[in-house]
Amino acid sequence: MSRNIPEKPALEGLEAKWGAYWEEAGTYRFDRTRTRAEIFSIDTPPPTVSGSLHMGSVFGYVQTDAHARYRRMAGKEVFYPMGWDDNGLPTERRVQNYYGVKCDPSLPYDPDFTPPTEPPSPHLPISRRNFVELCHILTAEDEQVFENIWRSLGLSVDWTQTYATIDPHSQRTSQQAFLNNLIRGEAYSQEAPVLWDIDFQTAVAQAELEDRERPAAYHKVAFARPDGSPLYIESTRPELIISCVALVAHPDDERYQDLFGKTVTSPLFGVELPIRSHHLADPEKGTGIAMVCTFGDTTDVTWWRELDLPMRAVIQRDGRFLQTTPGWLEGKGAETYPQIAGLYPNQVQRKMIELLKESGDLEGEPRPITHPVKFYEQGDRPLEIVTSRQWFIRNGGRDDALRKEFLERGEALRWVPDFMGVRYRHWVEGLTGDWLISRQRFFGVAIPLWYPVLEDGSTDHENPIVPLDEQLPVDPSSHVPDGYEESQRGRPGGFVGDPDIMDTWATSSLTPQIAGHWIDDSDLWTRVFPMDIRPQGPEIIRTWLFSTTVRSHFEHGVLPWRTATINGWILDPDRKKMSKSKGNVVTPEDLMTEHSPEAVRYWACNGRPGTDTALDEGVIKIGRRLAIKILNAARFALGFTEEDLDRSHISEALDTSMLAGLAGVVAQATEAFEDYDYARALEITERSFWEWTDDYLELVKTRAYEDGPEASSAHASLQLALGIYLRLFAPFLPFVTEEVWSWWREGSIHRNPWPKGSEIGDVAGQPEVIDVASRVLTAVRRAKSDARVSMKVDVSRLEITADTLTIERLRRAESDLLAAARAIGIQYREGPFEVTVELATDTG
RNA sequence: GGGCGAUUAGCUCAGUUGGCUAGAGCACUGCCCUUACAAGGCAGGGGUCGGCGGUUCGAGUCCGUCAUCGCCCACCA
Repeated sequence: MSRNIPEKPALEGLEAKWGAYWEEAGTYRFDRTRTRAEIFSIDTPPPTVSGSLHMGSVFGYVQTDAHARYRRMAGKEVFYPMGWDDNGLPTERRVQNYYGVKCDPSLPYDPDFTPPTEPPSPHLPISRRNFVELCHILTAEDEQVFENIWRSLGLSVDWTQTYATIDPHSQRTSQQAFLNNLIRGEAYSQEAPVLWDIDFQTAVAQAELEDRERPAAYHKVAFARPDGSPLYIESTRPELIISCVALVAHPDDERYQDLFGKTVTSPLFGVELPIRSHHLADPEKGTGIAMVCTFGDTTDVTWWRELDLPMRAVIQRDGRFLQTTPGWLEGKGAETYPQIAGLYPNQVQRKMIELLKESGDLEGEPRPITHPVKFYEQGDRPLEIVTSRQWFIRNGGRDDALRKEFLERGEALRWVPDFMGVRYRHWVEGLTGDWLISRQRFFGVAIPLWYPVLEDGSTDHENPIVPLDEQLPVDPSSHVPDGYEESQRGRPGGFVGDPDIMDTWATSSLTPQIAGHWIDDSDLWTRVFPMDIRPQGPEIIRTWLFSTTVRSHFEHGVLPWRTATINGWILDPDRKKMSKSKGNVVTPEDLMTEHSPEAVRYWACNGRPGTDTALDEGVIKIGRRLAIKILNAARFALGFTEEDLDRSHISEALDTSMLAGLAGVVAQATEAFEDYDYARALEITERSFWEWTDDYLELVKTRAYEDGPEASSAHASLQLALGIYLRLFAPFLPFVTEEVWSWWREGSIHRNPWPKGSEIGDVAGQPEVIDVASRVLTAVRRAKSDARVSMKVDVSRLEITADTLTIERLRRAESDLLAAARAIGIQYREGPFEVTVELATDTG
């Protein structure tokens, strides 16, 4: 076989060359004829396609790809799909900002609509259908950009197995799973207070909350006791006095014992309110007695529910106070209300402070504090609590038996690293309610239901009309349920479609079912499910990982995967090194262009599983150097003969010693990979490889340039070792290893078997021989370095003091050692290890 | 306020079940254009393993505690 080894091998161009080859040859195409036992399936995280890809994503995806490549070489058929998470609010936000539009569902569809060339301000209102069309256009563009990056990085994804969470198949899967949940009673709708974002005007789930420290102030407000004397409460939200339904204090709080069961009257509005006791009231906060409002916070909801209090809601879905005077106000209160009608809460607060000062019910000045306030994680204003009808899926938050089942699922899952399982447990233990899946938004999977409209014009939410399976995916706002006609929409005796969509997690919790084609390809499904691994980030354990577990538990009664591999967090480099002032935000594309994709992969694979890692360009540079080193070392190893020499030619002690060590490296790297510790596998391989180039290649060089059986032993050993090193590196550096492989082997390295110690087998000698030879060589180099002379300078006298065993080992590699050291002979002496070197230049 | 993780050389990080003078790369210093590699190679200097206590013959490794950083969670009066 003729070898085509470039004179000056380089990394540039390898990615394009081999990316095209793999696509052409179908190297990573999934072979669905294989059985479940032969398959390794990966529940790939679908990245959110909203703008640009971050180094944090690169980190996790490359690590997963290293696993995939290892398993593929180790004999598994790898099911490695790729998805795009494109439905939901992130896309809506991006479309709004990118095109300068906003969705107004009341507008008619404009088939000739084209988005403005420059985003106008204020944003241009467009119909729901036009808006959704823009979402599809923009996500398609973003997905192409992402796919190009993944391909450049060399992810060994089967690009015929792709999905998007908004595509018809995902919608159908999502709707079918929801309907199954509904039929089994795992999904239900309820009119209840929910956390509400007044800008997006949608409900949000517990998993999407975050606390932000916000300035506020305690306002000491007087309520009137029956005898007219003041009872002070301290509140950060005096604007909610109007929606107060009770005051509450701790049952053991001595200050308020005589008031429990009595009533007080609210300032300004004169509403009579009961004083109740509840253990959640904190005697330490404020005056120890609190307003219960409908609703100021989630504790209010608890008090309202557990103390069976009335509802006096004033904040509407748009965040404004009611336009009309609420029915529970009369007299003075009703006269006061118009001053705050239609205002936002912060405006009402200012007005209330003014009014309370006038009436003398505000004691002293407001006392500034900062406190945590709940926000929707993508929102800009604090969440309010609004009562509305929403859909929920049970998750154990209101059912201890079910909660226990999910905790047990978490116990049964293998976590890499194991401490990540604690996050799951804490989340499930801390759930306070079921999973709210409905969203009052536009770009997402519709809730696939209609409701009967009764003769009195009201909607019957208790008896939803369910679509036929073959209707899915269904859009209730445009499709008509079986047995009805479009003309009956919204009419008494007719129907209405559920206007809401599902939260994006309600669909992405079904990624195994979507990628594995649960609803339309049971043959594929049984070959890939339950999946082997779920790789993902730590921050979405509470959302994606947990919700996937919930859906699989209900639908299939099993864990969706055996193992969850949780990657670490990328620390922001801006904080330390890269100067923001230069405005050079480093993207994956930049780093790949500058240092090569292999170098970026090397950096990612250097991060330990689950360990936070800084973005360090220094590490990337090392990766580049390693890749170039592989090219050059391979050129050397393969440069002596065109002949493929098998291991029967290997006879020299240095060679068999090197191979014995390599067999150990193979064993350790394999063990690390089986343990999902790709980083350790890389470290072990890399360290061994550098020793191989620094020491073995130098020791064997002179002999390799000669002729005869000793030279053949060197050539055969170099080929054998190189073939093994390349395959050990292949999961990390797929391009350069493929390139070198192609110089003298057939087929893709990535479809060749993972190396085994048996390839070296009985050729393995004593690993210590090369170790001691290397020690002596280092001592000789040090002597030359100290003498500030070239390594080519001859050694006139080389005396080695060592124990008997070491001397015996050195003798076996003596000729190689002499050649590498440029010495003519060695004098051995017994004793503690010492090397004495006299250089030819010493005597002049 | 609670939980999890981290803290090892100037920087980025390894250190398996506690065990011989604590490792790597970058940076730094010196030498070498040696026919695989000068966007390289060889060699060298550099660390009270965050602090304080404890267990042990022996602690970077185990226990307690404190500090700092990161992430997650927490009932906004």
